[in-house]
Amino acid sequence: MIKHEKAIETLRLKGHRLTPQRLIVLSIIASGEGISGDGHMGVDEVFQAAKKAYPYMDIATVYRTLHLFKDLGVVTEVAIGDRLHFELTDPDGHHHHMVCRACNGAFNLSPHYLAEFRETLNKEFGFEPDLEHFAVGGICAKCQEAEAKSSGDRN
Amino acid sequence: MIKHEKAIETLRLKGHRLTPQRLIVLSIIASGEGISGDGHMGVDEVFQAAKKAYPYMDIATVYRTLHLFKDLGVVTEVAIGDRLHFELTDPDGHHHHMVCRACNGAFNLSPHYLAEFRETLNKEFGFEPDLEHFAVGGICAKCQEAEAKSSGDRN
DNA sequence: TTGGTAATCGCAAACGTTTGCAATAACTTT
DNA sequence: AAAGTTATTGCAAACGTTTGCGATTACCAA
Repeated sequence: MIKHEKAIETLRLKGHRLTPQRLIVLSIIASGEGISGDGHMGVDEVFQAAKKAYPYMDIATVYRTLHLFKDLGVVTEVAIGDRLHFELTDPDGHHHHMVCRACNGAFNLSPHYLAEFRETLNKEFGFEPDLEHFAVGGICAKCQEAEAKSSGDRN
Repeated sequence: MIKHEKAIETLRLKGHRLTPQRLIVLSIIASGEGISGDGHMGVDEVFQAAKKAYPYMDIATVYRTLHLFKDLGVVTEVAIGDRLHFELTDPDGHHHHMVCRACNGAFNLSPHYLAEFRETLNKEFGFEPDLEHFAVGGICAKCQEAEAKSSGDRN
């Protein structure tokens, strides 16, 4: 798996140390598809996997490592609901956003979501896309629910 | 100050109770300009002001109230850095976003920022706007710093 | 190969925010 | 005006995340 050698090179070039913890986290992010199977992983998912490889791994180290990777552009942070998820940065630099018209929440959207766009958006987020230019307007699961409730329930 | 009677009406119409706590929070958001003087307030700012009006006020109540107001569209949540801020929702529904080209961070941007655009963006966020269509590309303070560091320092 | 030095770690405590729960109080009904 | 119902509150504990700190370890130079 030479997939993330570029990332390791980036670490070295910027003068950061190649610790086992960092390599573990990197390989987990690079290889792991996570529970969702969509290429991104939640912090705790990464943490649990990392502990298997190295039992002393600390959650703080996972956070620090992921943030370092993010600052270096090695991974991309994706907000899923209000939890942080991470994935290897798309080399082409593509990214888009979903913006909920009801709550103004903005979510990063990585490229492979665009492929299976509508279906995955629906399944994963309950997000029904409007499909515009760059920022994708729409309405998120929570707001759909709230809207249905406020028109159906009392008044 | 009849400024937020519309908001109170919204509460009643949706069947929510008009508690003193909610009225206090609402009036603080409506009247208060906060430390920044830009119309939005941090949660703790609201909390401190609310405790002055009603000493038993709890921080959890402030959060619940602000989220209720947000769900009702009465206030708008604005991410400043990674802290939550709130302001009365713009009646015209205008909102924009800043997206950092380095870290992909997305921030809601309320309308009055557009007025004093460049200057306020710079002062408040250190955000240097590129000015595009809807989503405003640019680079945020943290990333500017990181960029300067990585081209100047080691490597 | 060894030793020095600063980055990084694990731990624990703190942060900001959310949630469960029993007590309270706003609203409705009478 | 009083009682009943149920949303809302204050409190406390939990959550996910960040930070301070002393101990460790990756890296560089000798």
